[in-house]
Amino acid sequence: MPERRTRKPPYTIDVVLLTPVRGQLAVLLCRVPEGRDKWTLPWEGPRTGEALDAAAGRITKSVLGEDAVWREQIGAFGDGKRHPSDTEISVGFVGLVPMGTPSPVGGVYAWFPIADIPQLAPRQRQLLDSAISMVRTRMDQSPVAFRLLPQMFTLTELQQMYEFLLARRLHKASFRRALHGAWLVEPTDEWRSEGRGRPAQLYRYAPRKRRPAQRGIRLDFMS
Amino acid sequence: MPERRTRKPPYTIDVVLLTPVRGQLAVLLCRVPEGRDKWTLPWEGPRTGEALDAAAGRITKSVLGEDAVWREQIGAFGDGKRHPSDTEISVGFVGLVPMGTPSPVGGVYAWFPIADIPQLAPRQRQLLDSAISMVRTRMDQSPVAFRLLPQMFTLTELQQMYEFLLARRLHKASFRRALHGAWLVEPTDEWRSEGRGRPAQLYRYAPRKRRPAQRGIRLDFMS
DNA sequence: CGAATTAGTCACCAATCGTAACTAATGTCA
DNA sequence: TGACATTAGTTACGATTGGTGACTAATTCG
Repeated sequence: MPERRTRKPPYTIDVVLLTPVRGQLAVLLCRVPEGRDKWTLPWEGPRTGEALDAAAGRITKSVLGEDAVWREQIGAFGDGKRHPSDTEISVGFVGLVPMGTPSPVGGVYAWFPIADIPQLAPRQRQLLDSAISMVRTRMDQSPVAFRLLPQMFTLTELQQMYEFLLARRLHKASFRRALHGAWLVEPTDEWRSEGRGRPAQLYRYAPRKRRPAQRGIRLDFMS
Repeated sequence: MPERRTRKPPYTIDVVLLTPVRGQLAVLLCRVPEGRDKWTLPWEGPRTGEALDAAAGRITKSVLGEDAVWREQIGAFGDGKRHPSDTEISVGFVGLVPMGTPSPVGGVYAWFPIADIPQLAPRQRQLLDSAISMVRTRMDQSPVAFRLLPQMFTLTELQQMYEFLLARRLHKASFRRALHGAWLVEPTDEWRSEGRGRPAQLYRYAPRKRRPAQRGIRLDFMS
């Protein structure tokens, strides 16, 4: 996106990349070349014949060197709100990046905690808000939290990741019951001693069966 | 969409309009002028300065004379699949239309039951599938079913609408318990006698309080 | 009248949830 | 070494919610 094209693209692809940084969700922003404290989400125009999802992956790789571990389209945003490009619409994507991923050097990119975002173009601000709420709602339908952890992890680490992403405290016993009920994890025979206290067993992500479709208003189907 | 533009638009807005027809969900399609049995979703290019959602409303009105009673964006579709236009992407919308809405005369438009859809361009086929699954998943988060009924309705009618949209049978007692628990409806003092059997009380849609956020894996929050 | 039909409720049991209290295994420090 | 703090993991139990059949209620039809 710092690279400017000679012709205005028909639309842009904007990517919201999120990662945990010091106990907070953080988003990757890029310094706008013109203007001193102006920031933007990573974005680019499409290439011909390229799928939308592939374009989002390409942009992520060009910015971080690696693709995100999970990605989903948020939707198309337009509605007359301003954007760094002059295009009428942008297609937004959210991506999650494992914790500890370094932001590229050069002072052009930086991670901003979501509680402390600098001013963005209105369309991008709207896009970012949708991205965060999409991650939260996808949390229990899609194994998002696992993607941010190493292959093996303790259940306490997993719970902390859930708490982190949901921004809510969870009950230990209930969390484990729900987890085992969903058949998402499998214990290994390794244990990790983390300073003081009893060592924790390590688990790996190993989904066993489809978990039942989630219900909102809780309608009861016939048998 | 039958009207052709002189210049190719940067993208299209495609609208999936759904309504109940004879016990089935049906989608509105438009006959392609060229080609004898080719059909397409209603679509058009954007107008400058027009919000995406407004454009979807405009297209709906231009096709049916009325706007949909509920509408939501599905997302942007591209991924190299073919589309009646030559554009690289389309922004899809789903809309629900009250039952009994006549399809416009002229033989250009027709309602097709979703079990029996003629061949569509691949991108539109994908869009239609997403539209149907979006309606189903939004059912219990958003009061969709009420929009397809008259202002006053019996609980049996409401249950049938849910069963219809979800394509599943529901249990009467549980349905009513869930409904009352969600504080979505309010009884009126009118009754309707529908031939044989006890008359049914009429209800109206009157949401009282926010129903709690739906949970999928059922994590238990701390108090 | 009684049978059929549709509306609406109740009651019971099973499953799940929310929570506190418990056991277990380690490190720390007197 | 032994008491204690600390973290992991389990158990148990009352409360709530869910699934279901059977019940009562009000009407039409013959």
